[in-house]
Amino acid sequence: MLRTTLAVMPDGTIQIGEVARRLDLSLNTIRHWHEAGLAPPAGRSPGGFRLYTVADIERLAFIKRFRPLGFGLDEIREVLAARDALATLPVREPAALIARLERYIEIANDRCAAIRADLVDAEAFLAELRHDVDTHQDLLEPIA
Amino acid sequence: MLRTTLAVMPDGTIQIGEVARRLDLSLNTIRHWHEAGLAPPAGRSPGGFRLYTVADIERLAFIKRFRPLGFGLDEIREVLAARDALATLPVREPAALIARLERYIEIANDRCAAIRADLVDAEAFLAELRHDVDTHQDLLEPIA
DNA sequence: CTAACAGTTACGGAGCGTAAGAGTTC
DNA sequence: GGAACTCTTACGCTCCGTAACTGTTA
Repeated sequence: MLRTTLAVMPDGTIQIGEVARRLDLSLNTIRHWHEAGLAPPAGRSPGGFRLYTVADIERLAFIKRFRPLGFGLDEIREVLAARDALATLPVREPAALIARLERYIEIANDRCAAIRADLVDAEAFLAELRHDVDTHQDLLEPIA
Repeated sequence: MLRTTLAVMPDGTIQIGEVARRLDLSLNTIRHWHEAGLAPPAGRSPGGFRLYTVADIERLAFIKRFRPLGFGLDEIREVLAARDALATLPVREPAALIARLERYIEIANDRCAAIRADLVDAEAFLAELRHDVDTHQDLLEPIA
């Protein structure tokens, strides 16, 4: 039973493939978020492999959870930046930071509401469709 | 009180702009759905203006309600085709058509579930975020 | 006649997917 | 040493948004 690959490196970091498996993200997505400046890996192997720490993974998970609300990557970057700055308080304008974050939270709330509305509508719609299809179904098998 | 433009044409058809207003869609989107073969207008004016009937508008509304479930335009086209065929029964293989539609409905159901899961998760996430922000908020205004 | 409207290219852009070819690591 | 993993271009794709410039029509 020889393990050909180690999931976790001796120094505790993780390669991109393992990150992809754990978070259920594609390699491309992870690389893309790196290139876009959203989630750079903590380091690189001597040969250039991206190496991710727990904090990095958490960051990726953050993005993954935020995305379904329909935010663009640049907006998410701003949210992350604000969150980062908040984590390293004290800072110059903490109130401004908090205000920014709260604005984003409000926007996110609105998106949630909008998505929920679409969803409810779509579900009603599906019910209608199902009804129509069932009606035709009945026509195929006249009274038993 | 002179109306410069008529919302509804003498023959009962409607121009693209009015359609856009009624369905809250952009002109580009409507044109795009036309070019993509999803929702062609019933006719054109002598000068080339797209003219939409009630049936056309219904079709556009159908697409609009279906889209939030994350279907591509080509998938929607198939659904529409199946629905069209169903509406013009009798036909060669009605059972096959119904099966197709039911498959799509199942897929749509799964999408609904997935979207709902994402949404619930995102909302929980937002609550966490709000909590964090509030915590920092408190730190700014020490005991009153 | 002249505002409004509409039409048609054409290019842009976000967010990855998908090879292709070469290097790295266990 | 070799299987598995990763790297970096680079181009493709979907679904429209945005001009830009021209024609139509109420």
